Amino acid sequence: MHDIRLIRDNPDAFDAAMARRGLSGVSGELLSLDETRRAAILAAETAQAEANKAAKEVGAAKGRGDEAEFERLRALVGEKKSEIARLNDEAKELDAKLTDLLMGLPNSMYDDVPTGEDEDDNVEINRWGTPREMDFKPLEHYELPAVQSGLDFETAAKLSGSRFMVLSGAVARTHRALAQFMLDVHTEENGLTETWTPVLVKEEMMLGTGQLPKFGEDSYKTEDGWWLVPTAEVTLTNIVNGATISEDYLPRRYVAHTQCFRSEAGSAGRDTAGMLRQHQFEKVEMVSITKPDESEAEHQRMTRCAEDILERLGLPYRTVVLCTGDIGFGAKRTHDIEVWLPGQNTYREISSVSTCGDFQARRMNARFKPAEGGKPQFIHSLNGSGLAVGRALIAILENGQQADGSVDLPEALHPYLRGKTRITADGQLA
RNA sequence: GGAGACGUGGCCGAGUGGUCGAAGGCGCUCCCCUGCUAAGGGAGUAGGCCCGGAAGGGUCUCGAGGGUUCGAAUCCCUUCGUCUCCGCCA
Repeated sequence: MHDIRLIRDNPDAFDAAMARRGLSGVSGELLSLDETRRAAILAAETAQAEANKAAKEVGAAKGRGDEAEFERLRALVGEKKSEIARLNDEAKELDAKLTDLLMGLPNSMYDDVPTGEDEDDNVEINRWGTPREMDFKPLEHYELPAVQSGLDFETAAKLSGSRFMVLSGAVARTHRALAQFMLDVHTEENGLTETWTPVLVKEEMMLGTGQLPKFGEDSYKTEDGWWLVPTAEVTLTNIVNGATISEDYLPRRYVAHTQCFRSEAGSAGRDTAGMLRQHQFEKVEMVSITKPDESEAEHQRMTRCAEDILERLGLPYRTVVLCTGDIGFGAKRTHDIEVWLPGQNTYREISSVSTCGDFQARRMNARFKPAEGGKPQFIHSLNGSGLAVGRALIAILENGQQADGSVDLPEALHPYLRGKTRITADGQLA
């Protein structure tokens, strides 16, 4: 959420920032609403002050036995009451209206975010590894002989419908091993704190991280009013919701392995084959809470944490900075890491690492108290996949595929498979 | 699910209708005194919003929301959370 006072002080800069998001002349409506809102607050508070003053004098009048004055003041306060209620409602309504408007506006982006229309305009900043030469036509993951018995979309469709999967045997085991591996690297080597969180959250939390109010269609809501998290970013970031934390508690670095749920409302027909895009999937998610002056370094650090996983798995990837047309609602800058998928002969997103500045902090009212004293300030928040587990599975399957239909698994994973190194063409760990 | 208790400032804890944004203690900051296996004295010490150039002022907040009242931390209702006992359960 944006600070209305900053908009007030510099509407041109704000409009320019929103223009990069494809929105024009936003400040006008905000500022006129803000003006009437402040006038309403002033009126309500003035009336309240008068009533408070009289109410205080009531006691004094009674004390000195001045019945006439006592009755006069009593009546005065009584009269003020409805006026105050009306003015208060007015002020509250205007305030809520302004907040609603602000909550619906995307974050401003850093100046270095490249201008562009869509993913074609993203800018590559890093590339690692060389796709393996294969002297046969690489298959997509769901076509591999090795997964035919362990990746079952028919049963999943019976149980739940399309965009669900049932994993079994070697595939399920490898999927689990991947998540364990990622968690271990992040906790033992990258200094993140392992965290286990709910996947059902209150609406307030979805507002805090920015999934709501605009993108309710993308997530699922239970009849009890809970939302199923589309990513553990929601729970991990909202750990500091409403909190004022001491500076020496920062930075906080969390990692969690959770189920994620997405309706994929806007992606009908896209990636329907295989397990690339599912309603329910697993992700190892990283979240950092930092002081404002540390979030830039943290963005680089977090990106490296995600890249590190791919390098340890020997998976070729490239890292891009999302352009203005492709970046998400809450981000000031986003790095997408795309892993090489030989079956598709292209790089596909496997991680998205975003820095949000104080955008989420304002929505959550998450602050820290500076060690040297002074007013609490908003924290900065960052989030990134480290990595999407299902997509990592796809990547190791496709990159490890052999001419005979088997799959060689990355060395880093072997300890998590009790020494097994490959999936045979008939779907057995060996 | 049933019964009961409780939710006050960074922490502990007092406070059952006005003089309470809130005693006292702890912690922290500053000052003074003293002088060395330390202690004593004093002052200060929540946040949001609004007005203001500032100084300062106003307003709201005692889990949250509503109500009663001229006036609510205190009374009533709803709700959330915590704890204890019982039940159930992975």
